[in-house]
Amino acid sequence: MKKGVTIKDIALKLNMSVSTVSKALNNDLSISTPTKDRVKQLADDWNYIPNEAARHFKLSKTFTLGLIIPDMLDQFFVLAINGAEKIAAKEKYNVIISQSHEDPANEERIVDLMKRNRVDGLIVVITKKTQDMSPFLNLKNIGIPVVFFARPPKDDSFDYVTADNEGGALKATEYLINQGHQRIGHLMGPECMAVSQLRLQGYKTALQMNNIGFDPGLVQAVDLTEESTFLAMSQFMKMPSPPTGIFTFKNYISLDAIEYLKKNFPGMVNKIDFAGFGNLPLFRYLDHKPVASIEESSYEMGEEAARLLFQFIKEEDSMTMRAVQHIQIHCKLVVHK
Amino acid sequence: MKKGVTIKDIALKLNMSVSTVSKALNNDLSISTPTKDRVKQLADDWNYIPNEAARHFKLSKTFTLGLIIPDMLDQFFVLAINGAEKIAAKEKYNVIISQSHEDPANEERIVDLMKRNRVDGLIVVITKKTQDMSPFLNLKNIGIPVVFFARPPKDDSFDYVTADNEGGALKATEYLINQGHQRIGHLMGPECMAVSQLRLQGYKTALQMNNIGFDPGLVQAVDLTEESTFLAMSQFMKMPSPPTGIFTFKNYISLDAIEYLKKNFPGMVNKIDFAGFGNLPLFRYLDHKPVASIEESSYEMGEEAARLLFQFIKEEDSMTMRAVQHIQIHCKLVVHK
DNA sequence: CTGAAAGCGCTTACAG
DNA sequence: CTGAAAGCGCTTACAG
Repeated sequence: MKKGVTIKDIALKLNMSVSTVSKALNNDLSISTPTKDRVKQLADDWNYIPNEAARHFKLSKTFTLGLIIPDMLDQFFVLAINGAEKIAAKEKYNVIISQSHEDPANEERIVDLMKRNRVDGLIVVITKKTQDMSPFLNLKNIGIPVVFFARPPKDDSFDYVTADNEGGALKATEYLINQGHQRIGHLMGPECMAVSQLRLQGYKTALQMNNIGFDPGLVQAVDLTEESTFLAMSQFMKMPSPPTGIFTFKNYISLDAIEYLKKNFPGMVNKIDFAGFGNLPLFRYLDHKPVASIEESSYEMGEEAARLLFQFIKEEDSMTMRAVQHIQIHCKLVVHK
Repeated sequence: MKKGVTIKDIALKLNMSVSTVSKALNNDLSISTPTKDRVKQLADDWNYIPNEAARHFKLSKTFTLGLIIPDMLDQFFVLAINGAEKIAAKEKYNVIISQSHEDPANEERIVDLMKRNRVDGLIVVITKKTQDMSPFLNLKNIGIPVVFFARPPKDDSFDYVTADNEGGALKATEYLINQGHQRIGHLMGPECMAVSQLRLQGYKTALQMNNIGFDPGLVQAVDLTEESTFLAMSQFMKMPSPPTGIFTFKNYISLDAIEYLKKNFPGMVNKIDFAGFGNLPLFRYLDHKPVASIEESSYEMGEEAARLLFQFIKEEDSMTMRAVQHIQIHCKLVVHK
């Protein structure tokens, strides 16, 4: 039995055709109950394991979703994965996850791999550096729908699910204003990312709505590494009048910024308030954390992205044309402590 | 081209046989260079994407490793995944990851799924509750090698890679002793886990070697949830003479224990020292953390597990018998601050 | 160097 | 209700 028992073995033993066995195992209505029972009994006894590779091949469907994310050490993405998996499980779909590690070359390689493996659909968080969308372009042609997630591509012809970036940024900034801060800095994300621009815009709008002048010196772009955040913070701290409140693109940046203060301006740690995107599980262990987070509801976003993808997968079958969808998830402010 | 171009389409266009095209694409030595060039050129022009499902089916090999881990929010496992992926990539293998969420029922379902999908090998971290190893038993029979990881099963007939649990526990406990602690508690892992027993043993040995009597009241088992850690800590704090140093099964437990102190005995936070397994990336953000960690080198352990698995996969092909392997990874002590 | 043929394990119209 | 047959896209001995 090393070779694995097949449908044919069962058919032979029971003096049936393979078609009958196949149908019996798949609960086809045309098969009589006694036959079904006999087949299932033997399949059980012989420990029959269906060969999914054969099934996928035959059906040209893999019942598998591909997920491409930058990094699994970022809890935001893990929560999103869990959300997507939940929806996939409901539809009896598998999920395969791959990490791009923020490298567009990896990303391209992974997309190719997913294509070769004929996933039925793809959920993608592009890398922070992804500019060229061509790897994703021909996916539609070969019938693999893609939903982008969290980081919308610049090109609006793709479907995506994203947070209400501008609204969230506005809320976070306003919270800092309401806490009495007048000089509010912004550690913005990589300038090439669309999300960065949106969050910057929300920040500006908040200032404007509260009659605070915009000071370009109070905006520093970082690339999400610790070094670049340290550098940006050192620029702020060199100013004659450094910010007392800082809105960050992402709270991992807030954490790095706080580390910077701990090391270089320990007296300022409790003097500067941070607020940014992302309410992370690890916060509960921290003594020094952002005063507020924009809850991105990544689990729900993951669910939403998967739901949208399944909608496309199903439409794919029926070959109808459809409009591009951009879903925005509402963000709420969470105050810490 | 919606249907996807196949080898047959290419053969037709070039007036060749499918065998020739297949061999050309696979760089078979018997094919002439001009033929190879023509085939590859057209494959490129037509954007040919090999159907891996068909290949896997034909070759009865999926070039895929299955990884089953309890939870991706635990950075220990993520690092291990990354290590395993690195080795897999070298061998041109894919990795599919699934989370059991510490539920043996999920685990069984996932193993079944992996079997149906005919992964070439499996790396598994069993759940903390897994007692019944039967889901893993027939994997060998159907030719799917398994390597267990981090949490060795009780049954020694399985292959596994694990940390030097006893040695690590000894080191951590001795560090606390050398810091001057005489009353050293142990927050041990679930009693049903083999690792818990090994670490408990290391703790006992350290006490003995340093002539400190063993007090059963200083050992509390937790199930890795916050609640159970809080409960265990409250037991300790009720003692007439609570421990001043605590060796924990896992540093996530230390973090929960420190949270407990912050909430209920803020004066004790700096009075009680913790040391435990696991040096985690998130530590860098913490003000209150364990004084020392046992570095489990999870990335390297992941690599090692994958290496071992590939060894088995290759032997599988040659059908030779082999001895069970238990690999122990040396642990080093990392002092914080 | 190239090609004809068999076959991997399954599903699904179609016929009976 | 059951079965014979075709075929999903590929690879690989084998023959020439």
